[in-house]
Amino acid sequence: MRTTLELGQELGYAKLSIEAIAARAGVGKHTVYRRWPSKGALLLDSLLSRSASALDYPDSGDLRADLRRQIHEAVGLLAGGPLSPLFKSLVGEAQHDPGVAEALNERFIAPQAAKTVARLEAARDQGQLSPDFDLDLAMAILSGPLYFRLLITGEPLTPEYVDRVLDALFAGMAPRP
Amino acid sequence: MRTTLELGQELGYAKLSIEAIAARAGVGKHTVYRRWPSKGALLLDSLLSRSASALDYPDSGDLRADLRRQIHEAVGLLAGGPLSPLFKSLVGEAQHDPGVAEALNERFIAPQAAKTVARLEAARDQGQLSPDFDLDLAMAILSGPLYFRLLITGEPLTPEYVDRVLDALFAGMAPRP
DNA sequence: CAGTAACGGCACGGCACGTGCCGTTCTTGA
DNA sequence: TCAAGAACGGCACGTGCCGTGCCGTTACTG
Repeated sequence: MRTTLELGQELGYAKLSIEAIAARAGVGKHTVYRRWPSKGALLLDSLLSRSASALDYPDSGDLRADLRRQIHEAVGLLAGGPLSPLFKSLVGEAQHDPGVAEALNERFIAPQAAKTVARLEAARDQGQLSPDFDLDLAMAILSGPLYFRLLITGEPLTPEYVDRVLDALFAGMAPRP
Repeated sequence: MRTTLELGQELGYAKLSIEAIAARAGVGKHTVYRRWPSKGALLLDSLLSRSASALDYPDSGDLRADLRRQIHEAVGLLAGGPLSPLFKSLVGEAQHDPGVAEALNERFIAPQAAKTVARLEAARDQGQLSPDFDLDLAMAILSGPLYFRLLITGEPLTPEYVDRVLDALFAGMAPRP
């Protein structure tokens, strides 16, 4: 997995081959194929091994600050750092490999979304949000524009932009008097 | 281009090869490579040739109805119909092919976004929206969750969901008294 | 300590890539 | 009207990676 990330950063996902990974890692191809069914699955595991710990939500009592902090961290890791192109390519691979799509969803997207919703839920129970607000939709409105920038328009995903989306979201989320 | 869409629907993008397209079209490979630098570029042209006309905005005076109508149509074409998997794969390909990414942006995403913003602008000038509302951000909040569903979570992109996003957006967009 | 599973290394057939070279057909401009 | 040249369909080639066999060796397990 370490070699996968190294070679992936050097060559880009398109030119990355299992053959080359195995060769550089000093490993037979069988040993790779025994564990991972595809290049995408291998990359998913490799990326998760680097980012799993960094994506937990804090709960300081201040919802907005917590969202900001967590999203800034996630964006810095997956949209700013050297792993960003590989992460983008992984999402790309998921578009035509159903196995990768399911694994990516199950092991990264869904848990991350669930954490966000859980944090929103906690805030709602504390009266920081309108009781009738659709939390799933709020999560999508928060995540959607960020992935839209990252994957579609390619515009830079800056902390400032994250804040703009947060502002817009909270403009409609505040508890009603 | 017709053969590309046909074969693409039959085989899926991953198994689609320029070799097979040329063979079925009764055409030399040179003839394909002379026009398109890559499989992705060919698919982009092929898809645009089928969908370019269908994605214009109406202006009936009612912003919300116009947005609904246009987005429902776009979603039906790109997320519901038989071309949906190919469109998703094209966005996927853009993640590791900068040429495809740029062309996709320039020839589809950006014009479409510009149309949405222009329609919002017209509505704002008519007093249907708060004058200080950030129209680019509104466009992203509208598009983002839809692409998020389509490309990331894979949940079905239904007209009902489109309406939910529209509802949420308009809750924060209405002109202030 | 014996049996076995996993290993690194190598070779193989298969496929699509992108690019040459053929001889033919179509277009264009004098 | 016709000649020059561009574009064409067809074919073949070398290349790279795929995924899978088969070696003999090493490492674990009971």
